[in-house]
Amino acid sequence: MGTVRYLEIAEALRRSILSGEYPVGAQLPSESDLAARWSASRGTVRQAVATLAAEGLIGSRQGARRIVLRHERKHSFGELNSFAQWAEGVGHQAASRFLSRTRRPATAEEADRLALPPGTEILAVLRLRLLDGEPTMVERTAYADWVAAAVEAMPEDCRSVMDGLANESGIVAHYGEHLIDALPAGSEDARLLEIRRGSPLLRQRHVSATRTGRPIEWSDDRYRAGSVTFSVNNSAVATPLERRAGDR
Amino acid sequence: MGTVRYLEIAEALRRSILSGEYPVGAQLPSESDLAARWSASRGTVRQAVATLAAEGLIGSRQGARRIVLRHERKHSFGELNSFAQWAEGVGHQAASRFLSRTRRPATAEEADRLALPPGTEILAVLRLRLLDGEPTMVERTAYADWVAAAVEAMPEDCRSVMDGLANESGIVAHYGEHLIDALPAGSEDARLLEIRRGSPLLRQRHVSATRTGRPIEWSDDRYRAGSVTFSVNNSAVATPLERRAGDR
DNA sequence: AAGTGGTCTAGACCACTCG
DNA sequence: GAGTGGTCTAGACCACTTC
Repeated sequence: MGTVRYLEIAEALRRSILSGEYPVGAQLPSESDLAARWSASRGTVRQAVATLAAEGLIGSRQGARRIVLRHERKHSFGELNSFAQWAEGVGHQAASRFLSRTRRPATAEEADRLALPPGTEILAVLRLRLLDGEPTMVERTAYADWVAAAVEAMPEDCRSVMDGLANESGIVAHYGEHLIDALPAGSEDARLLEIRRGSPLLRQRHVSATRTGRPIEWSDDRYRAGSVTFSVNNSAVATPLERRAGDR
Repeated sequence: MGTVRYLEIAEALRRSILSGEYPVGAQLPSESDLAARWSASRGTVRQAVATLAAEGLIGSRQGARRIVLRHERKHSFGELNSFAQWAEGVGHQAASRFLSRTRRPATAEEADRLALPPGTEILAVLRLRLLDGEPTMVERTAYADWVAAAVEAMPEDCRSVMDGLANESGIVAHYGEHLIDALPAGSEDARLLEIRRGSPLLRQRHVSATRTGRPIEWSDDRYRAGSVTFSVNNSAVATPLERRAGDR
């Protein structure tokens, strides 16, 4: 198989943790134990446990055994960048309607966020997202000129633009930046979401970029209060080695 | 000096990137270049660049040079867990008032979040936070029984409980989990923040835990809409969110 | 004092990108 | 095909925890 040793070890450890073999607070075997058990070098074992540490599953202190911190799985990268992927991940049914798709010159902020020359023509999309049939989110996205045609070609009821771009054009989001705040619903928001003007909305503005850092889209997503909660985990544990995602 | 080689290299690279020597999109020197330049092994160089990748500053693909993705610094761990540290980091003046500190049995949710037996006595704190003199956030925190005494001992105008715990008792937060959503202001919220009932609030609920995973506090923080924006970076290469803190 | 994780070295082979 | 990053090995020394 095209196995990568340290991912294999990490996956086995992850399963052991999730299965309850190592409950929260339990100590993991030492690095040398694991190395011997897997006939791997200590470096490879360290890369495996670093993967789990980066996921927030385990913690460590110099001189003491590694400890299980939690059991839950973290959201994958895709789930933060794609409404459809997120909805699937939490077991809900996502639907969406394009309300408008028009080309127009970028505003100053859009040009800035998309790293385009001011006034470049972008594709502006207004979209209503439904969760289990309920109007849940209004999405206003500016797609960079170089992906506009691909997005325009997508069907009316397209589930996930980002999935479509990946499959049709090989354009994969690799990096995201998100700004999260709250604001009162404007009149268009209120009409589409079937709520009163001034009702609380949770807003997530985000830019997605390719692995070379080229911005793909800049989006302003507004969720009805109570429909969605963002979850973020952070840790002061150094994340010594990076981890690969199962992207694409 | 007590320098750690890979952090030294990472810091130098970070400065080079931030200073503009490597603009966004530029290629970094190869690993062997860096290893030679620093008289370090390739492994050490890889640890250094992995640190920057985890911060979202640089990206990589097998076979090609590493590339600069962005320039901004991310929020440190402390800044996401401590209002005071965050305010300082963005150059604002934070103040706070304890409105009440009372001991009472934990609710079911509090006991669950704090991993305490149901009904354990916790310290419930109601606090108003000011940013540059403006009422900005209402904080309702449940401190675990084993830190309650230390928190009660803090002065009325204490700037940062987490800083205080670290300095006085050696209790350091090491891991955080955050739930972010929006909701309308209740009557107490409205009165304290000097806004109308039903106005949008940005809510951040979070639990902070020690490095062994022992929960310290469970908090419900409500920000006036418009006063605060949360920023999250994620990448398919590095861990979603996170960097090392300059934590003691 | 023994055990454990944190750091570092000096090699090696492979998969991938790029000119 | 040369260069580059991804993975892996087999050692080493140190700082820290634990007993």
